[in-house]
Order: sequence, then C-alpha cells, then structure tokens
Amino acid sequence: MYNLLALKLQRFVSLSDGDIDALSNVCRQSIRTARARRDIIREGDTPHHVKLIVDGWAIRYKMLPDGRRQIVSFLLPGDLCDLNVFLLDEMDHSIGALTPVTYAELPHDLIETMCDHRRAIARALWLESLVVAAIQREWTVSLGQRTARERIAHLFCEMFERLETVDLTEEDRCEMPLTQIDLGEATGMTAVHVNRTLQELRREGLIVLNNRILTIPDRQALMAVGMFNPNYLHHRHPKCETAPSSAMG
Amino acid sequence: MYNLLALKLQRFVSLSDGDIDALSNVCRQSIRTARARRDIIREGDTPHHVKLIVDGWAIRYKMLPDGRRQIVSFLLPGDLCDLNVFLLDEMDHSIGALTPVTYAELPHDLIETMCDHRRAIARALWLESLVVAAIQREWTVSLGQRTARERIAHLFCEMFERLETVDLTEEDRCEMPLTQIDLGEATGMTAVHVNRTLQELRREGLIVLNNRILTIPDRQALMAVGMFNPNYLHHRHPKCETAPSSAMG
DNA sequence: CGGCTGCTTGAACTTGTTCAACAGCGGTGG
DNA sequence: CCACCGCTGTTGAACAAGTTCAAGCAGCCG
Repeated sequence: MYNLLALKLQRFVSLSDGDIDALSNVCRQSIRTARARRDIIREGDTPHHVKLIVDGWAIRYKMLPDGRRQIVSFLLPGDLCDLNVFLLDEMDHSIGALTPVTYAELPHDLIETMCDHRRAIARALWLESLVVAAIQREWTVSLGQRTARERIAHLFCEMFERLETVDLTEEDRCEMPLTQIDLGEATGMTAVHVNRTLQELRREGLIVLNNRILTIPDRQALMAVGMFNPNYLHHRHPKCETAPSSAMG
Repeated sequence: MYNLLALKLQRFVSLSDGDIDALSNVCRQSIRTARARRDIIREGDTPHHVKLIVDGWAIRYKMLPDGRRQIVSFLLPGDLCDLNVFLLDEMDHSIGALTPVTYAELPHDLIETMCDHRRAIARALWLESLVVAAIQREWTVSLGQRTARERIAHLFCEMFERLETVDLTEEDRCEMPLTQIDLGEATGMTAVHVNRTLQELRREGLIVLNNRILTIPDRQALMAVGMFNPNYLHHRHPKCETAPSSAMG
C-alpha cells in the first residue's frame, strides 16, 4: 500500500525516509473494511484505535434526538479519524461509510511512540488537526452566511481541492459519490432544494454532475460563486518547513 | 493573577503543584488589553504569540468578500487563541474584542519548553484543542439543523456551561454582553429575527435577559428546547483521570 | 442638546420547506 | 423472464421560516 498519509503530511513538514518508513509501518497494521452506508463508530462508543481512511468516502455526523441529521465533515482517503482516542472518553458524534471504505486501525501506543521519536510526524499530526478545525470553521461560515447556491459551490470547491492533494482528481473531474440527500445533510438544506440548486448550477455551466462524477469546467467561476478562498485549507508553505525542532507531543 | 488556565486544564488532567507554577509563570508574561469592539488580530496576519484571554469576551470571526460576517466562536476567560501560531503561517480568520479584553501573550518558546518538560500540560493543551473542534462541530449542527429558537436556546446553554467551568456564573445567571446583532452573526440570522426569537423565549419564561445579564430560570427546560446535550464539551472524567468511566445521556 | 447605538415593531417579500406524485434504475425473488 | 421493491432524482404547488426595508423609540455620552 502506497503511503497516502505520508503524502498528505508532507504538505506540512518535510519527512525523512525514516519518518516515511515509520508511517508506512503504522499504516500497515490491521486493515479493515466497511460496507457502504454502515456506521464505523457511533456516538457514545469508546474508540479504541485511530483510524486512517485508505479508500472510499466516510462522513462524520451528528443526530438530534428527533432524527434530524447533520453531516459535519467528509473523510477522504488519507484522513485520520478519532485522534480523540488519545484523550476523550467517548465519541460525541458518529462516523459512517458513504461508499465502501477501507481503513487502517492504528493502535495508540504505536502512534504515541512514533510521535515521541519522530517530532516531525508529531508536528504534522497536530497541524493536521488544526486544519481540520479550520475546515470546520469554514463550514460554520457556509451554513451561517452562504445561500444555497453558494454553499453547494463552496462545498464542491473544497472537496475538489482536498481530493487534489491526495491525487484523486483527473483534470477538472473528481468522484462525487454523494446523493442529493447527503448533500442536503451536509449543507443544511432539503434534498428537494439541493436538486433545484444543482439544476441551476448546471444550467449556468458551472458544474457537470452525473454518474457520481463531478466536472468543474471553470474552476475560477465556481470559486467566485461560492466565495471560496482556499487559505483555510493551509495546503502550502507552513512556517516550519525550514525549522526542524520543536513541537509538542 | 489567579490562574484561570490551570483551573480549566484541570478539568482534563490532574496537575501537580509544579505544573501549576509553570502555568502561572507563563501566564504572567506580557499582559495586554484591547478596547471593546477592536480587533486583536486580523485574517492574513502572522501571529507571534499564543494569547490567553484573562478577562472579557472575544470573538473569532470570518468575513465574506461582500461584507457578510460570521462569528465562528466565542472566546471566554481561560480560552487560548492562536495555538495555530506554532504551525500555520497566517491567520485564516480574525479575532476581535467584544467587551474590553485583558489577555496574556505567551511566547512560543516558553510554551514549547513547558510542554516538553510537563507532559500533563502538553496533553491538556491538546485535549483543549480537541474540545474546541468538538464545539465547532456542534455549531455546524446548530446552523444546519436547528431552528431559530433552538439555536438561541442552544447557544445560551453552551455559553452558560462554559462560563460555569471558569466560575463566571452565579446561580442561574451569567453575563451576556452580546448585542442582538452579535447573536445574529453567531447564529446565522438577522438581528430582527433574533429580537423576535428572544421575545418568544422570554414570553415563555425560558430566559430573562436585560442589562446584559442572562438568567435561566429552568435550565432543563431551556436545554430541552435547544436539544442541548453537553457531552461535546467534555467537561468531566477524561479517560486519563483514572476515570471510573461512565454513562451519559 | 444632538447623535449614536441598540432594541422594537409592522408589512411586504424571498428563500427554502413540505407534501405529494411520478419516473428511472438496479436488484431480488418467484 | 418478469413483477416488484426500494432508492434516487425530478417536478409542482402550497406553505412557513426567516429577511428586508422602514420607521420609531429609549438610553447613553460627549
């Protein structure tokens, strides 16, 4: 298995060959799969491993007592879930597979020792979790301020950029395995309205979406509609790139 | 200055006297103040210190190019901002003072060495940042799924609980220095609608709010309206505490 | 006093929801 | 092989939640 996690962390820090080997080792631990539309872990469970998505799409979601559901983030190949495992007693949200998902279960202790010995990795992991928080803030902005059309445009831009960093795009296309219901649960609108909004975007030539493939003919145009500014994804040039040392564990 | 940060981190781990001294030391560094309604740091700036709110309320917010503004979180006494400073090159959001704010500027290196020598503190700080992310997820749920009335109720419950942990409540009362405009920018609605929603909650006896003092006569009732489940604040029994573990709602 | 900010109210309006029906498609079982 | 089911996407029409615009009022502060 080619090392997605290393690919991703290298956006943040430069990793030595030793670092990369260590990562590969950890990721080779138990590999598991989940069927599409099944939960991987539920709110209230005690997580026992950090999970690394290797293939497929998953969602982080929360439910209200009356059944309303909000998808709070998407987990793509290379993404970690349950870093919480180190610290929190129980899950305050659930994680479900959207498509069939392959993931690796990384034992705590392995990660902890790895972080102790390889500060670059420790730093990169922490950075990764700060980026996750930044994405969550941007979703807050979308749901709070953007209109339906802007939300969808913004989400597509975000997903496309995230997929790019793990090499899962092809020219102006990427997979988009979400149903309109999923899109609704992520953007805080009904599936009916998602449908009408998608049609509008299609009519204007901003997106092509069929057979679960999304094409973005004019990226700048879609970014403008969604007021998408990729700064919050922090894809490039972290300050630490030259500065080795430091960090917390 | 009595040590708020220690008070807060002790929710997560037990700190030795040495730890507490170390924290007090770091927090005694340069103390600064910001006038109400002024920015403390702006999007695009390079942060140079971690900041600890000592007194007053601040907000984290993002603006869209056309001027719409979303408050993405509130910063209360004991809260840290810009932990990002360790890792990210520039701010992807701004921080502003809501009331007059007193804050301490903590130099990197001091924090780094403290974390290196005092693992309990390092762990607690990381935990703290995971809780911040959990709160952000819950805001996503509010904005995506809750109605106006539920959002306000939920926000008030959250703020009250957070204030409680730093001893800033008195019986069923706390300060609530937000204008209706602020509330609107935090909950993704217009000030006009905030106004009508507040009136509704008042009429039903769920809240009393005047002179910037919020009173919650029946906490359970307000929690029910907002579908507030405090689990995401992770206020108690982290796994590391020796925790007898638990069950919560 | 005058000007500012924040709160309140009403009325028209817009965005997005709800309900309901139907079409297409793939899978399953008789 | 066909009938049937469940899921996704699509459409229309009535409806509700929240917005916009506009005005007025109260309190505060220089």
